[in-house]
Amino acid sequence: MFNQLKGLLKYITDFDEQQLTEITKHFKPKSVKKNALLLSQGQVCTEFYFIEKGCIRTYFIDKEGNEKTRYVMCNPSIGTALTSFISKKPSFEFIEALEDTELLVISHADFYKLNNQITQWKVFYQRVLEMAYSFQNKKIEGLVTLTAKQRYDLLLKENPALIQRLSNKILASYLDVRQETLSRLKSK
Amino acid sequence: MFNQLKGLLKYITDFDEQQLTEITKHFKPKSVKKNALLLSQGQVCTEFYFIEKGCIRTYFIDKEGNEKTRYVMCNPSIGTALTSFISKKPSFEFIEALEDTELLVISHADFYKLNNQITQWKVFYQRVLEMAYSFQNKKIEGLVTLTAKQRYDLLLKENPALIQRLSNKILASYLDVRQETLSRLKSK
DNA sequence: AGCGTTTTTTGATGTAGGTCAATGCACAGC
DNA sequence: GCTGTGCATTGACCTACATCAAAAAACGCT
Repeated sequence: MFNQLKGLLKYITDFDEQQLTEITKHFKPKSVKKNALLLSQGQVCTEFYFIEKGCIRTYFIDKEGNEKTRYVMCNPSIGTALTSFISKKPSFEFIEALEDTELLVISHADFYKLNNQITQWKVFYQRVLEMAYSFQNKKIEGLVTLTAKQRYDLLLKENPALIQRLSNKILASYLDVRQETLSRLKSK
Repeated sequence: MFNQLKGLLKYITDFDEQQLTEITKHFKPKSVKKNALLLSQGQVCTEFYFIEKGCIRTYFIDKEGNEKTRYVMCNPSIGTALTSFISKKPSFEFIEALEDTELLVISHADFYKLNNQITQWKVFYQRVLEMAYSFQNKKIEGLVTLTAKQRYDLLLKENPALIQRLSNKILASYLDVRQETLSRLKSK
């Protein structure tokens, strides 16, 4: 049951089998239907997710009412609304299932408990933060240097599966263009 | 000599006096003149900085030859070209002194050595990563939800000193507008 | 299968901010 | 103090993308 998760953990940091068993003990299964919210704006994010099957996103809604997708996680991967999870403050972001999704969940409390129980877990968390940082950095680079078309083409090159998997509406909000514009970009 | 640095470290993570002494031992002073580069694109970033006096920035140059400023650090603060520092890969970013600047420098090797020597250092590094992540996140939010004017007004509200301290050229590249546009925004 | 809702596409129009160009200004070097 | 080089300002024009609107297609529910 925890094999996928163990594989991903091992890929990120070299835990031994005993550590993996200890760690995965804290993960509980959870199922969510498509469009269900795992977190609403204003709630404190107290869960960290492994996506076994399916797909979730984090997004927020700006003053004009437009959805802005920050991050999409498809199986197998890990993540959460990191800003709120880190700060324990109410989240600006929503977390939403984009498909019927099977998750493994570790609570904030357990996550930080592991920080003390397993030395390597600190390293794991460092890696998670480093990856999150690098991702954001690349996103900023794209936003300030590329046109909408170039951002689309880049994603098409680097993650074509994502374009297939997401609706135009979600994809547009992820690329930070309007869906009308994305529709036009695609037909070029 | 290390008092400012110790103060900042203590503010971020609660080290005791003995730990602070042990940590600051690894920091070496360094002076740079205005406009000098601490890191060029293509070099691996192997230093982490505390700014005692002065001001530095990280920036990159896009395909059109435009400078894009990612982050500005004024005394007292800490930072580096984090992506390269983390990955040990050649940096996409430059680090440049915006004024004559006094630094305290810890090497990448010593930085990671402290990870093993002082348990609390891992927590410190986590905090640094968390802060860096949150900062990037806020930057993205600004880029995708605010107009140029709104971004300028926000900075004026949250960090007016920075606007005074930076040239229009640097400020423009930090806000991701052309300097002509910034000039017009300021006169409104 | 059929109907309402949501998503996608297409067209016409608007606009924030970029681009190009010219002028004025400030300060670093001699 | 003068001079050159880069910085700031202003104006005219342009373009990528947003906005608004309406039709067409796809999806989900009973």
